[in-house]
Amino acid sequence: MITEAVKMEISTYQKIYNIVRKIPAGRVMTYGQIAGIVDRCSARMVGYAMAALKEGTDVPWHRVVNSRGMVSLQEYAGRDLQYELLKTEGVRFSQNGVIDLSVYRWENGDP
DNA sequence: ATCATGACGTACG
DNA sequence: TCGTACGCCATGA
Repeated sequence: MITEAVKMEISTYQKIYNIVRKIPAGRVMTYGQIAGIVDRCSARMVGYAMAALKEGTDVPWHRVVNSRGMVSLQEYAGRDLQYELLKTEGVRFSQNGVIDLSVYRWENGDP
């Protein structure tokens, strides 16, 4: 029988992915924000979960940015792609390459 | 088991 | 504003 215990056994990674999947196009969430929603999860775990994603994933990883509203770190494979995808979805960047979080931040991942 | 690393965040000087 | 230090804890050597 399907029990609630089954749902409780979803891994932290799956919880993170589940939240990210709910971010609509043209919106973003921060690592710390997701970490705050998922119990016993730190921002690093969110970043690590993103790094563990594969190509064929259905998780919109590009909608996750750091607390400054920028694409994370200096360079990593897919950084430019992240900019492209966000621009395609209508997210506007300032001249500094920063996203205005007060406009584009998505406040809820698991209503 | 320990050590180093990491798509991060906050605190502090 | 910027750099450094530390917390966080999964993952791999």
